[in-house]
Amino acid sequence: MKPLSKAKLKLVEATIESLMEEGVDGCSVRKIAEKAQVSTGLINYHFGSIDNLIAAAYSYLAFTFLDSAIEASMKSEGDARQQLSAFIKEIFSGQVLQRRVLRAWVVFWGLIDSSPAIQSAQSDSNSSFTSYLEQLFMQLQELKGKQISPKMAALGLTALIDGLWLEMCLEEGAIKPLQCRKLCEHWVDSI
Amino acid sequence: MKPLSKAKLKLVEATIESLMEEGVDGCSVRKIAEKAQVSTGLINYHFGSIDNLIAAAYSYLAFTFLDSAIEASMKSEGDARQQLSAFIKEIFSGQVLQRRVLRAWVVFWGLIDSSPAIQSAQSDSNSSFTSYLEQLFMQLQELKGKQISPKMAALGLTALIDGLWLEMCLEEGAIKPLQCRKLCEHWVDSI
DNA sequence: AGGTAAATTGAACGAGTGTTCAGTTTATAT
DNA sequence: ATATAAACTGAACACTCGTTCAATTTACCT
Repeated sequence: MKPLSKAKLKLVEATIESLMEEGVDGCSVRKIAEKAQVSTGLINYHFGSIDNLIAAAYSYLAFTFLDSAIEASMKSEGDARQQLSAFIKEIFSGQVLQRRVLRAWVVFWGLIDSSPAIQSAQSDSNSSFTSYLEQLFMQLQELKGKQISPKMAALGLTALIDGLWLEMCLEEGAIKPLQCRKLCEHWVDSI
Repeated sequence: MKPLSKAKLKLVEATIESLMEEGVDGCSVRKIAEKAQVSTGLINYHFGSIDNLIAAAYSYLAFTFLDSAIEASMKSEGDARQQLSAFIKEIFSGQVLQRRVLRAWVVFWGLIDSSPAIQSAQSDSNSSFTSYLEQLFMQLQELKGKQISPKMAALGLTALIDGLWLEMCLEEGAIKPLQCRKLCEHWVDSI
């Protein structure tokens, strides 16, 4: 993730806000420029097109969330099992668990066919997520013996996290963060 | 799900095709009308607005997929465990596992804030899905004893299925259908 | 201070959007 | 066959979109 210039960062942050508030409707040079308090021409100047701006916003956001979860996990200083718990706890801590975040993600997914940059960003962030979990599962299985490979365990947990997040964002009240954590902990304990 | 008239069904099917092919870009009266081989005015005539047409398309599609999975499950004639396996097998059978299906779903999710009809359709189909699974988990737990409630087990499996489907659609080759089935079977066996 | 490059503005442009609606065609009932 | 209702057409409309670009402003270097 290379650092963004101040001007670019301003546009990226405005984009994230616009997408989180209005989803697809927020995907508009006029709305983004207004939020950034700049003129619409700057989007093309700095990013070449609105699609590239959105891809940049995606990369920035995805890695921001992942970094904070990994950081929480590493801070726990316990063994792999405790690090997994800390990771899960951070993921379901409330920042991500809002429909506003899903709104932005829906835009990103909608552009995945037409934007190689978004497809790349998705691949990169997803594999970082899964690789980190796989590493923790490997350490876990050194202690416990094997039922499922660390890679599959990581893929399963990633999917479970994504699915639960989707469930929570699509339907408020369907399931609570604590329940999500319990289900994820159950997954980890079942390996 | 009330039956659609022939004319409405034609538009609904054209909508599904348009959204599956082009995602958000296929969300266009002109493109849908062309696929249905009718004039654009018919969308407003029959459905009042394009949003209502899309909501109708969503209901139709969601219940079509769910019905086929439930049907396969019921056909298996085995006990609850076997029915769960048949359900999982049908879900990961290939019909749903295409990016084209995700493309349509991304449009539906994108409209969830602004279309009460889509929010309802999502709630209804999701709770039908989860309720059916919950019922199977209840029968399963009569035989096996309880670790996690049937409702939570169903929610977890629903989330796992959704997450795996998302993974497969977003990134071809990341995970195979057979692996998805294994992970789901692992979930079921871990309850 | 002066010159140049970079950043920025905002209006114009062509393209596309969903909705509206008068006119036409088709279906239905008698 | 006739009358009426329903279904359908397709053009027009007002609006929004992202991109382009000449002009202006700001930043940077000497």
